[in-house]
Amino acid sequence: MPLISVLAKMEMRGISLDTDILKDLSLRAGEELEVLSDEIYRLSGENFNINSPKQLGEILFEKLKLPGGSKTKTGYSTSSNVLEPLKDHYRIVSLVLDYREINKLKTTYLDVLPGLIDTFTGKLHTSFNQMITSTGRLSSSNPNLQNIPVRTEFGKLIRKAFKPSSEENILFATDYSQIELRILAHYSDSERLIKAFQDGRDIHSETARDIFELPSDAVIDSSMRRIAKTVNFGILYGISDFGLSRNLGIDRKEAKKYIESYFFKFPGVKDYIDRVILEARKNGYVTTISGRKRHLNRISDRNMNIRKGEERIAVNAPIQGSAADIIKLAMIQIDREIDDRKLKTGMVLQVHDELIFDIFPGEFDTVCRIVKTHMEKACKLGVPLIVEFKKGIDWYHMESFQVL
DNA sequence: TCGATCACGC
DNA sequence: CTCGAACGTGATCGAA
Repeated sequence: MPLISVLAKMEMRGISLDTDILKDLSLRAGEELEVLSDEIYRLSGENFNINSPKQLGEILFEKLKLPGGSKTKTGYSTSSNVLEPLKDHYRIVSLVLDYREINKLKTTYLDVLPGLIDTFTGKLHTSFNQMITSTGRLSSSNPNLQNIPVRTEFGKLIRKAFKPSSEENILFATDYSQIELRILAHYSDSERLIKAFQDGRDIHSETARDIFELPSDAVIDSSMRRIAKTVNFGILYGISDFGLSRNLGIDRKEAKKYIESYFFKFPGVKDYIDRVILEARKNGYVTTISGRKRHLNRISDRNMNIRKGEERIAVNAPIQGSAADIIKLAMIQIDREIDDRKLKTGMVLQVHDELIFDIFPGEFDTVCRIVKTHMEKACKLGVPLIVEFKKGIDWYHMESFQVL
C-alpha cells in the first residue's frame, strides 16, 4: 500500500538533462539581461540594483514619480500585480518585467540545474517529500521539479533539456482533466456541474453561459471564458468578491454579481461551502475522500481575517487533498502493475495532477493502457475521471494523443 | 541567519 | 470596516 517505495524508485531513477541546451539558453539570457539593464539604467538616469525591490521602488515611484503609491511596511510594492497595469504606459516598467522574467529563469533553472546532476548516474534526482504539505500533496525539492516553467515561451524552452533516458525511449505525460472541479462536482452534487462533466463539455465555457445567463448554444468568446475560468478557480480557493475583483481587474460590485449569479446557478456548490465550514466548526477539522484530516483550530477565531482564512482552507483542503489522494492511489497501482509485468518503463515525475514516464521501446501501448486504467479508476466519483495524454522526444515537444 | 519580497508551478 | 485567493520551493536583498 505505501507510496514511499514508489517515490524512492522515482528519485533513484532520476531524469536525463541535456546541459548543452541549458548552457545555450543561459548565454542568451545573459545577453538579453545586459540589454535590458542598460536600457533600464538609461531611462532611470542612474545605475542601481534592479534585483532590489527597495531600490527599484524608489527609482520608479520617487525619482520617476510613477503612479501607484506605497503598499508594504517596508516601502513600495513592485510586484507584478502592481507593475503589470503600468507596463503599457511606461516602457521602463515593461523592461523591468522582462528583466525579472529572464533573470528568474536564469538564476533558478538555467544556471542551477546543470550543477545538480549526479556524478555517478549522470541524471537529475529530485526529492519527493510526503510529510511537508498540509493538504496531502507531495512537494519536490533539490531541485524542485514541480515548478519547471511552462507559461512563457522562453521559459518553456527549458523543457527541451528534459529528455527520456535514451534516444529510443519516449517521454509520456498524463494529466487529470479538471480533477479539482470534478471533485467539487462530486462533493457538491451540483446537477449542472455533474451534467456538464458527464457530457464532456468545456467546463469554463459552461460556467460562462451560466453566469452570463446565455442560452446553451451561445458562442462563448475568450474574454467571457477567461472570467468564468477565474470564477471557477476562485470557488476552489474559497472565493471573495475582493479576491475575484483583484484577479479580474474589475470593481468589487461587479465581482460580487458574478459570484452571486454563480451561486444562483450552482446552489449545490453554495451548500457544499456552507456545509464544509460548519463541519470544520463542529469537528475542528475537515477530511479528504480517503479520510485525511486538516485541522482548523482557529475556524471560530474572533479575528475575522483569521476566521475567513480558515474558512477558505476548509473549502479548499478537501478538494486539493482529495485530488492528491487519488493520484497517489493511481501511482501505487501503476507501479505495481509495471512491476508485475516486469516492464522497464518507469515513472519519473509527479506534478500534482500529472504523471511523467520514461517509456522503453515496445512498451508504449501497454503502458498507455495501464496508466489510463489506473488513473481513471483510482476512485469512483459522481462524475467520470478523465485523463489526457501527451508524448514526445523531450518535455517541450509534447503532442496530445488519444488512448482508446 | 532569517524575514520579506518576488516569481515559478498546480 | 478589518484583509484578501489554496498548496508548494527557491533566489535575492538587507537588516539583525
